[in-house]
Amino acid sequence: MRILQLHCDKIEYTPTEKEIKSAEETDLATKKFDEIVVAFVAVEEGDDSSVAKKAIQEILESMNKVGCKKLLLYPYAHLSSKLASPNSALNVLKEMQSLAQGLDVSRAPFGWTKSFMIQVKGHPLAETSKIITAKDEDETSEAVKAESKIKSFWHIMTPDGIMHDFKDFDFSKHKQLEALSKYESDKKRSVDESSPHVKLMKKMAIADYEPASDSGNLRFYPNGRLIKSLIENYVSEKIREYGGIEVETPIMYDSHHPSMESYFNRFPARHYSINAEGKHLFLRFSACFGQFLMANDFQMSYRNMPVRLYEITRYSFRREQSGELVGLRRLRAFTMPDCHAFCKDMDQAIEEFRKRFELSRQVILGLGLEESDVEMAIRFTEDFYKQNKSLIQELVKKIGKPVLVEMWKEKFFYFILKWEFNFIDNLGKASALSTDQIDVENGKRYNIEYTDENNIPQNPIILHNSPSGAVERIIYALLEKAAADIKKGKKPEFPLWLAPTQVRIISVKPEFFNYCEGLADKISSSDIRVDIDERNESVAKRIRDSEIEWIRYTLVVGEKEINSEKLNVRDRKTGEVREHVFDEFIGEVKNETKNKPFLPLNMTRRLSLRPQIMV
RNA sequence: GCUUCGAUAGCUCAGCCUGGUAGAGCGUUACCUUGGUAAGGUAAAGGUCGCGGGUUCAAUUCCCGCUCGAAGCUCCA
Repeated sequence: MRILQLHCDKIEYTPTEKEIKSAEETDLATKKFDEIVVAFVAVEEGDDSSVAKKAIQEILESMNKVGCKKLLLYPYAHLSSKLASPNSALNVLKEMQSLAQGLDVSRAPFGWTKSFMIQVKGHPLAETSKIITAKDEDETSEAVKAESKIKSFWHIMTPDGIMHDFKDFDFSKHKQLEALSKYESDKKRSVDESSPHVKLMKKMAIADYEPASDSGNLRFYPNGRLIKSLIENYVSEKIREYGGIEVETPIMYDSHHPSMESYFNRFPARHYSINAEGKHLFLRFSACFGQFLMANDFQMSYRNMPVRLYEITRYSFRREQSGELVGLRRLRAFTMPDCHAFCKDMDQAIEEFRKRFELSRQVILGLGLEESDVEMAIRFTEDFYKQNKSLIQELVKKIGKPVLVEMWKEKFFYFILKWEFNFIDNLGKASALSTDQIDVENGKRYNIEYTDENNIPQNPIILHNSPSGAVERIIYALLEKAAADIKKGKKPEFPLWLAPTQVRIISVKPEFFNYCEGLADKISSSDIRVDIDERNESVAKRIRDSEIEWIRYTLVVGEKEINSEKLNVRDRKTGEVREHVFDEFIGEVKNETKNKPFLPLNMTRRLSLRPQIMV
């Protein structure tokens, strides 16, 4: 809504002719007013009661200031180019009129061409203009709002199964756990240091911010896409081995769909919303909805349970607070494997829960993280703990080091048990990777049913597992580990199976290029990513570049190699230069990458033909 | 989201305090060099100093707003 507001000595207007069919009925007499505030109003698309209310409020405030009690609302279309329809505009104007109680309010007829004469006072507040828009609805979910009211009790559980009071626990040998617990966290960190992985994600041409999108929606360069694909493939493979069945579900949902509204209010995340064709859609924050709605349509018997549905969600969206976003650690759009197991009862759920705990551990280690890189937190309701103490002790024992425990007096979310593995980075920041939850609510909420042994329909217990956590976050963790190595004076590296280039060939002279091409063909036929640096640079310079790109193996090809048919292999990891016969070398690379997925080089093979993406 | 800080060439940064429209290194391009395990040489191109407004004769420089980013708070995959 746009308003031009004038404090007048006098105004008079005369309706001359109807401008639109739906013009209000009115008499054609001239109306005169003295000592009055005139508000010329253009009602715009989307203006509603809240706008009417706000507008009147603002008008009242300014009228108080100038000490005037008479108001004339004057429909004036020319203030805006995106007008509301005449019907809704008239309604809004009428609403404004009725809202302006305690004033002497008049309203000029709507839909008429009018002639008018006006005399405006000369004081500074006599002429003002206002633009009023509907304020953003507060769509924060109830769960987000309620989160701050949760009562939790914090403990540390040691591998012997003993719960220690949080305050009394000696963290001196468990600095990472301390960081996770935020207990006396070191507040004097070097302030100027920014998250090291952000620099590396750019330098290694993995990902970058995209200012033209929303914050937290990143672009992934060829290296980043390749690494993401490899991680996605690896996790998917592991989940398939465990018994997960891959599905695909939509990324947006109608927030007024009956099963959505309540779930929405039980999930503690802010969401993106999209209005299209009168529907109010929101972007998923996980695969939960999609898989629940799908399971709802399945016919299931107790014999089928557990049913395990899996999706790699590209993307899941969470509209995190802008100040929380950092590089690949915290995003608004991220890729997350999400695997739900629908179980017939608590016994089965717990059995399944154990399997997924092992799966998650295996996946984290397979991705190149170590047990010492992650700290576990486990959260549960007091009731669940009383009934399942031994399960929790068993999990902590497997981890073999103290674990952070949060106990809720009563069930707060839809789950009664949840654990995560948290990665602690160079700045002492903790981020959750793998997680699993026991959900006792959504089976009912989504009316997911299976038929039990007695032919009675039952709602399953649902487990929500992400064995790796967000894929981007895995890359973040690997980069942070690399940054830690740099700090320690060690060479940073990727696990070989994730390296964008695994082998680089450098030809000493241009004449050898054809030979190099043949060699590269041979190597890549064994599923190894190999490229060729044939740029017009010195060998030393090209070796240096290979080092800077963290390339594990560099093969220098000159007369000697061509004549001897032996490979000259520079191994960046050990720093030595070795001679290998071809098969021996291939064997070494394949051995280092065994049981891991492979994808071909995601770049032009010849360096001289490549665009340069980062320094 | 809030508080504090920042944005200058593709990248990393200097200049700004004390206003008079810019510099380096790397990278890019061209030429020379035909190389043996972490930087061969010469030259050139490349900037509406994040965007918008204000102050001023004059703004990259001072002030305000916005956008994007960083740290902290809070939170999570």
